[in-house]
Amino acid sequence: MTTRSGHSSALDWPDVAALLRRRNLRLTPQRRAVVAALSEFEGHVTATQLVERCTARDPHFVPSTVYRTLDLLQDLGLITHIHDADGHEEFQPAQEAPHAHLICRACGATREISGDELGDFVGQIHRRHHFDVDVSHLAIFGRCEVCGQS
Amino acid sequence: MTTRSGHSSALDWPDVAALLRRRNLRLTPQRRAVVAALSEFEGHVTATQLVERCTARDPHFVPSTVYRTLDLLQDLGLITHIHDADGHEEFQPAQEAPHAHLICRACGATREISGDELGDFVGQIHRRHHFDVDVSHLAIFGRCEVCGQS
DNA sequence: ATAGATGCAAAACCTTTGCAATCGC
DNA sequence: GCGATTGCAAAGGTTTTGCATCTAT
Repeated sequence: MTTRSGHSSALDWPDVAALLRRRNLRLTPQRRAVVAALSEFEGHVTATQLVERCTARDPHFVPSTVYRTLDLLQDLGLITHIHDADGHEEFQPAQEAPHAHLICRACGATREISGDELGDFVGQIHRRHHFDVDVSHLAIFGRCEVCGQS
Repeated sequence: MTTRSGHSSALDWPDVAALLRRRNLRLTPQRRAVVAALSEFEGHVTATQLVERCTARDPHFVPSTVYRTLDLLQDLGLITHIHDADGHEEFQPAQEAPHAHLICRACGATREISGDELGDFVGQIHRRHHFDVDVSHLAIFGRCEVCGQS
């Protein structure tokens, strides 16, 4: 559940290479670029954001490569995705501690809350509905403190 | 919070006409058709589903009319939408009792849970994060009873 | 009559796909 | 060298938009 190396928030670099090799897949400059961009945003990134950043750095970079790489990284279990307020995919490193998101409908601000905080909630849903909540994919919409009054 | 007329699940027909009139907007056959389709599906409908049904009945019906009508109905506060597992919008009558959705990642089954059940959860989030949870838009992903074991 | 709605067609947007050329292993 | 991967270009699907025409009121 925890990463072996020191830093935890970004993608674990060595693991990517290892997992690729194990599957006879290749570590190309483009894949490096996507992983790099992914860890720069450190948190929740849109495919579009990744495309922008990658093409900004290398004009030859094409969107399809980003999408294919994201699919691959998901297959490898290195990233996951949730859907933001507009229904667009947001990607994030999979090895982050489980957490959910509070998303303000008014200003769009997002805030993380730890999975632990949701323990009671998860337990209750399981007890009453026999349903295992996937906390990492929980997007909770509403109004934040700032926008609450207006 | 409750509807005045008897049946509760479908869109409240008279209200639509009243709200439209109040804004000097018009009750066209197309809008009737969208509302009708909306209440037939009774629950969560995709824009695409509505487009299909409406065009099936009237070949002249165009998608843009459905989208424009859905926007309008949301403005009027008659419907709301959430995002399904694929990030696509699903519309539903707004006057339904507040409820959230349990969505199984494995089989796609959705199940409603009443807003009341989430009272503690909502309260806790509010207390700790000063965030007002919009229960009706809460999509809870995970694994249902059936798929949980596999 | 007149403001509001529709139909149509085009565009915008994001994502996927087929295929030849390329490049990591 | 072989097979995976890329770039390109085209297609896909959904949603939006402008505008002339039409219609509910």
